[in-house]
Order: sequence, then C-alpha cells, then structure tokens
Amino acid sequence: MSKKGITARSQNYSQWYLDVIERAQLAENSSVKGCMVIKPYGYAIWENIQKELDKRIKEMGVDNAYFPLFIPLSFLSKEASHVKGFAKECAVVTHYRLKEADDGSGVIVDPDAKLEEDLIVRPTSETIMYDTFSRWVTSWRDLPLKINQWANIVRWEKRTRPFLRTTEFLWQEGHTVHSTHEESLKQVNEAFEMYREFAKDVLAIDVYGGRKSESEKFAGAVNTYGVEALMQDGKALQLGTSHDLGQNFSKVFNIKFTNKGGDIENAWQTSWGVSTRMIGAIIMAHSDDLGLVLPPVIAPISVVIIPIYTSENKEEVLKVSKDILATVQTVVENAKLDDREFVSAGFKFNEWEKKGVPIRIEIGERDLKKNVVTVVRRDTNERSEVSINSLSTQINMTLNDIQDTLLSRSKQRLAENTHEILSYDEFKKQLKGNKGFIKAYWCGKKECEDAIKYETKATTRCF
RNA sequence: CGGGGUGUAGUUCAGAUGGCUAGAACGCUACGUUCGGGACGUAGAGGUCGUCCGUUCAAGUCGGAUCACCCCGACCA
Repeated sequence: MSKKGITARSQNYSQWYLDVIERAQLAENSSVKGCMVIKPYGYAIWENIQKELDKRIKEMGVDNAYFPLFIPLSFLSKEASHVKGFAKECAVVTHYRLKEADDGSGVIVDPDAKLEEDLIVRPTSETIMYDTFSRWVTSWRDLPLKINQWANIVRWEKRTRPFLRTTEFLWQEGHTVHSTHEESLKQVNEAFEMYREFAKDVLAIDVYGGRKSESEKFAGAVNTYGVEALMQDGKALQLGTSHDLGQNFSKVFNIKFTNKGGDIENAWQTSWGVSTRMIGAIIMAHSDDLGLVLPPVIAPISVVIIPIYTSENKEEVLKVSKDILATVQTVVENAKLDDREFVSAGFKFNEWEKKGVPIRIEIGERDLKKNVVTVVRRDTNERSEVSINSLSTQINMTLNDIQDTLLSRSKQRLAENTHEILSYDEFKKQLKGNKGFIKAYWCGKKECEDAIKYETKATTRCF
C-alpha cells in the first residue's frame, strides 16, 4: 500500500471517485455549498472537450452566441411544463443593491432596492433565447436558425456530487429553429448522433442511446433522446440529451414565420446539451485504483518524460531527455518534460499516474547504456523498452492503442450488461430498488416499436 | 424536509470521567545530502479549539442556544 492510497473501487466506489478527483487535482469543494472549484488540470480536460465538441457543433452549421445569465421570472412561466420542471431548482434574484449600515460601521446589510420583476439565474436558456428568436425569425428565409452557447447554469439541487451534479455547472446548449417538424427531427437526430460519436471517438466511452421515458424527458419537450454510459460499478450515467421541442415553445414565445405561400406558421424547435458531467463519466468509466486514466484524445498531457539521474550523470540525462522531448513533440504537441529538481523520480511516477497521463517515458542510466527509453502505458501499466530511433512512431501507435483499448473495455462492459426488453410493468418492478442498470423496455405501443424506450435511475440516484 | 454525524494548525485528525503552558501526521520555509516507485537529516513558522450564553477556583472537555459542513433518506427535466 502506498503512503496516501486511493480507496479501492471494490471497497467503496463512491469514496474512490472522490479520491481520484482529489489526487488528480481535478477539482475541490469551494466555500459555497454545492459549488466546486475546477482546478487547472480539471479545467484543461474541459477545454479539450470543448475544443473537440465545438468543432463538431460548427460542422452542423451552428454558430456560437451568448445570452444573459438572468431570465425574467415571467419568461420561465410561459411554458407550463417547463416551469413545473425547473421552478423548484431556480435561484432567484429579488434585489439589486447592497448598502452600508447606517451606523457607519461599514457593515454590508440587506439591500432595500427591490427589483420590479424577479430574475432567475438560468437553469437552462430556452426561454431567454426564444424570446430573442421571436424577433430574429420572421420569414422562411430566416430558417433554419442554429445557435449554440457555452455557458454556466445553476440548478439548486438538494444533493450534489463533484462533476456529476453540482449547483453551478458548465455546459453547451444548442438551440435550433426550423420551418418543418421533419427538419427539426432531423436536427434532433443529428445532435444525438454527434453526442454518440463524440462519446466513442473522444471520450472512448460506448453509449446506449434512445428515447427517454415520459417521466424522464425534458420539461417542455415532446420527446427527449439521451445517450447513457455504463460506469464500472454497473450504474448508468446520462451523458447528453437532445430534445424535440415540437412547437411547444414557439407557440408561447411567438416564434412565427411567413412561409413560401404567404401563410404565418409556428416554427419547430430543438435543443441539446452536454455538461461538465462528462468529466465525471471519464473518471468512472476508465480510471482504476491507482488514479485517473485519461483517453489520449482529451488528456491535457499525453506523454510525460521523467529523467532519472544522480549528481554524477545529471547533465547527460537531462540533455538526452530534452532531445527525447523534441522527438516526441514531432508527433504530439502536449508532451511534457518533468525536470523538477528536489522531487524524487518515484514521486513523479506516482503523481503522473494519479493524473492519468497516458504514456510515461523514463530515462535513466540503464536506458542510456542500451540506447533505449522505458515506456509505460497508463491503461495497462505495461512497461517496455523502445529504441530511440523508433520512438516517435511507437508513441503515436501506443496513444492510438490506448484510446482503442479504453473504448473496447467500455464496449465490453456495456455488452455484458445486456439490455433486457421487458414489459413496462416488469421493467418498473425491476428498476425499483435496483442499482440503476440500463434497462430497456417496450411499452407495447405500435408507435414505439422503432424507438425502444429505456429508463435508468443513474441520473436520479447518487451512489 | 426527515434521520444520523462532525466542527481543534494549510489538510486529515488525536485530545475517557474538566487541571492545557493544546498535540501528531502530512503539508509549508531554510540549509545540506539524495533521486530506477510517494527520500532523509537538522533547524523553523503555523491555533482566541465554529459562534454566543451558562455552570465552575478552573472549560477544547460539562449544559443550552445558534451557525456551518458531511453522511443516509425524500426530492431531482
């Protein structure tokens, strides 16, 4: 056992999850209850997720924009089921100026300037965006309108969990407006497929996708399609959702356009999003008892080089290490040489292991003699000696292989937990008290034959 | 909102039945020796024991109140 070990998964999965976050320095609790501080290393992962996702969003013809953090309370109330779903978790701003106490003590006391209309802090941006869209859309020529925003949102959940459910979190929300339902449905599917592929190609997580049940669909949507991943403890986690909003919002926010024939119609809409919860999914899908394991595509550092030297050969080892860094950087930009002094090599091994760096290269006396370097891959912890000549190609291959290995593990896990097709009643019975395995059911209705419904408690239960 | 728990150093915690001039580990600072799996030595810095009130010659320790946080439920598109 190491000095400050991480709790084993088998012992306490929930504690293991928290330990990995702490030891990998991804995030920590803040002074504000339910809100976490995302530390530089954790944020770097988010930035890589953003980079990869933003590219794919733009490929769908979607533009980025930014809308206000505050939403007039009356906006939220316009769509009946929407307000019903979100009201309970909204933070509300009722006053706008603090004032100093009259006694001159400088103490700040409660404000007395009451807002004319209360503002809520956005729990999602449908309403504030669609109010704007109603002015942007007047003709069929304005459609489709496709907008995405990267933002923070606030949902006052009673219980929180780092990355999985926090009071404030970061996400991306796409909102589109179309002239026909057929076209908006296509968009719902396109976003859904984008998430599915993103999970596989970038996060190396195989997902189960399908239509969410009536009770789990988005408040205000006609239908919600979700992608769910299976974690190592056998529980499911919702990664992303894509909503068919029908005309529910366009009717109450007056998003209307004049069609080619000169008639005025309500538009058809979609919305879809993924959040920082994906970082939680990466942790739970890939990591082990030694710490974080990151898929190379989103690892902030994909190769770390650790020189091992004594006072006698320090100069030489450092020089070779710098050369190796240059070599590795010809194939991966984000390689790093850890040349910190007064920190032992063993400490460095441990630290980068906890942080999930996919490949570690060790360079010491033994390697120099043989003209090789020692390469250790994080996913399997296998060590091998690689000659310096073939290093760059070897690194490239290994990174690809790590990404593939993580995905195939994830695939296997999902396959082993085969979805059972059950009657709705049987499904409900089994779900009750269950850990939250993904289980699919067919409600028996003809119109549902093509989209088997599924439900999971993963997003509604903490572990 | 129910049930349980905890507030003592930067962090994690120890301090039965009141006697404290409040400790440990890790972390931190300085110097030196180290460096193939979390190094070591020496010297240091660091605290109104969550807050308020009470009991007592004496409170980290006992009582009351209050605040905060954590866990288990309930709730959670």
